[in-house]
Amino acid sequence: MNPKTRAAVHLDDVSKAIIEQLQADGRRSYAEIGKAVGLSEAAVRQRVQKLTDTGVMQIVAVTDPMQLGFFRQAMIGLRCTGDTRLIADKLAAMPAVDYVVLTAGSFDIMAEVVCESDEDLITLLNSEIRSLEGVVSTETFVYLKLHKQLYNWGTR
Amino acid sequence: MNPKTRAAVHLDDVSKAIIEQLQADGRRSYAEIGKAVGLSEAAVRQRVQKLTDTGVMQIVAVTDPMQLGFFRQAMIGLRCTGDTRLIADKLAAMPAVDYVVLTAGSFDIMAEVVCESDEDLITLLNSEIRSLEGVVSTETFVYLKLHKQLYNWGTR
DNA sequence: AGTGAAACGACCGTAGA
DNA sequence: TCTACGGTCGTTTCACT
Repeated sequence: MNPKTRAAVHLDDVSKAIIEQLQADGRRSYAEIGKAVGLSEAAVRQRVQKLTDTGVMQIVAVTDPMQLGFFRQAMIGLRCTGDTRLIADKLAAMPAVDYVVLTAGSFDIMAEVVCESDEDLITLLNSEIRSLEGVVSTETFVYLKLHKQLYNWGTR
Repeated sequence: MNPKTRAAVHLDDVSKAIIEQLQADGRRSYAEIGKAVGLSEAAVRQRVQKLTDTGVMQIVAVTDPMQLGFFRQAMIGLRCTGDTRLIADKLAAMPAVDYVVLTAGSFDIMAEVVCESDEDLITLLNSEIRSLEGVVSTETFVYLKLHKQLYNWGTR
């Protein structure tokens, strides 16, 4: 809650191993994980519960945009005036925008968008994003190939 | 397999509803999902099986870098010469790099990195990324605040 | 934090519409 | 592709360490 929460949660090797198991398959049974990491089923469940309750980990379905007909993805860099948080809020409210981050550098905001077609992307850029109050200029980086995408931490 | 696989998988409302359930909680039981979407437990199981087998959806654990002590994230834009795929491969092999995409625009590659500290980021940039053969220049966008992050599709 | 045991519920294979 | 059903295995609760 507090933005000054700067302490990393300590994870022992067993918890890391549990997370690895669930990164491979989020539906793997606690009993099976227990066998793999050398813990009873109940102990695994308690650890998973704690990890999810504290927000360290969550088990979710992730879907592939390509397979669902969203063939055009792009990263958009925005240069802005005024409060970037207000602009970021408006971007985040757009369904085609799946990722928004405030940055330091020659862009103030970077946003990833997912569209069904090039036309959709053009419309999104012109009618929605570039027309936002406070957006000075944008630069678009159309995705040619997604090379690596990880949801994985803690195992390294 | 074929890069020309451009057909979107058709999902009916029931499958979309199932995915929504699993996006909320990847461990929700098939029986419970069945109640919510009006299908038998076995039918839900079959649909989930098919969705995961075909790669439309996967159920995985995702973890929070911040909570695990990776306080510094950044997007790095790279301008390159030569085959960008070779460079992307080398970036993808780095543990600190969690996202690599080949782009069209003023950057040829964009990579997201996750570090424990500013020093780690500096080292990564200088000793690993900027020294890669074929990397002409880089631009770093340090993350100030992650505003929105979705793994969600199909529900919109 | 961990184990173990018993009751309960989920999951899986198979059969049939 | 769905439902129905029975066997098996996973999950839950609780008492205990």
